[in-house]
Amino acid sequence: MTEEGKPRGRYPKGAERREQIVRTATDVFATDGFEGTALKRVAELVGIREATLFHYFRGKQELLTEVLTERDRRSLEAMEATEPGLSLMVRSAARNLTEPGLTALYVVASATAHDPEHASHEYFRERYATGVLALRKEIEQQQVAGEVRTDVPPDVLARLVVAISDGLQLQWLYDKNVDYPAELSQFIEILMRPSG
Amino acid sequence: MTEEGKPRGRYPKGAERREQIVRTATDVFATDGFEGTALKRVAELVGIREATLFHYFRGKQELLTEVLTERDRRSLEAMEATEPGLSLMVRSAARNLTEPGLTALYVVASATAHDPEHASHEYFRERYATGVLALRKEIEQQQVAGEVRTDVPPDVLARLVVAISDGLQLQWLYDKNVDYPAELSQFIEILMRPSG
DNA sequence: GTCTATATTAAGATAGAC
DNA sequence: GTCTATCTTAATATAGAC
Repeated sequence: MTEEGKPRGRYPKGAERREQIVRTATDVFATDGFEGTALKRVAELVGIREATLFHYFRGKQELLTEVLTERDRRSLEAMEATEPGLSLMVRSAARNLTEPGLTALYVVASATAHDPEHASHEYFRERYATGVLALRKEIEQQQVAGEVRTDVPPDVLARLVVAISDGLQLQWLYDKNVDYPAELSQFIEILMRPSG
Repeated sequence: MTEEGKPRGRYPKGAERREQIVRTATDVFATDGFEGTALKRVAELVGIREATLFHYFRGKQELLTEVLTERDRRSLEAMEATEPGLSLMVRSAARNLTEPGLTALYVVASATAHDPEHASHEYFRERYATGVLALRKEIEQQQVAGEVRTDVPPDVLARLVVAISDGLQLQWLYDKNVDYPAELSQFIEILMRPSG
């Protein structure tokens, strides 16, 4: 029907704008929360109009997903890529305590995005699926090596580790005295050890 | 300006209205979610004006808190009051699977209410504090009786149980194949047992 | 240098909070 | 009813492909 030109992809300028918006949004979301953030303010801080921001992101939730994805990417980058997943979780926990705003953002988003209609639903579903799978494989190896108890299936242990991390994060939001990285570590180091 | 009558407490009719509103709101929240619920619809189903509803509850969040509180109360009633807290958590988990709407409502509320300004904040802060304390005492006794491992402090074990419950609930929302009561039970029955 | 996708904006519709 | 925030539309300016 209509003449469709070939897409050329993003111009360098546009790619940089995107990053700029995500970086700024990360700070504002972390400070003011999701609800508390007006995209107009984000646009102003970037130095563009609101409509320009909407050219890059279809909506607030899509921008949020981008913010969370970028955070994941940079977290993995900052830590050794070869580091085992279990110790990485403890280190991520420690890092989370230094970013209370972003941690709260993550907790709220992971809960609200349970609705399949939510823009971030796929992001979290996929994140849990791959995260648990990776941990399961690592735990399986450690079970074979005799470093982890074998009376609980590896996939159950993997889900428990993830559950404890999420659950303790939530408790920490209500009581900052909860030592969330230390208690997660205790589960991994003591409770997962073989009995003998 | 306005004539102020002396407070006479609630009339029986008012008390019933309140219960009626909470019961109806529970169903609508469970079906349509918090955001998706229009208080106007709740009022219509009860057969009152929206303004009348606002006479009983200052806002949507206050009504939500009431819904969650009532659910807690009835859960405790339905189960044996003398039942130990740990097995009660497993039974509550099983019950949650039969009420996915309310469970999702709880998960989202517990996350969003981390903000001290949120109307339900006090409810959840208190709920976690007393819940963990009660579990800690029970676990302490079981440690003395040699039924629970003693190489992890009782308060840490208590927080872990609560964290696992919350965390698995969240994973279950994303993947209904997760057997959340069974895995919670495995933690309590196997991982908390003494090594010998 | 022309062509057209991409970047940007002004103006406004819509919906919700107060 | 007023205000504010999200999102749309339509139109212009700019940048890269050929």
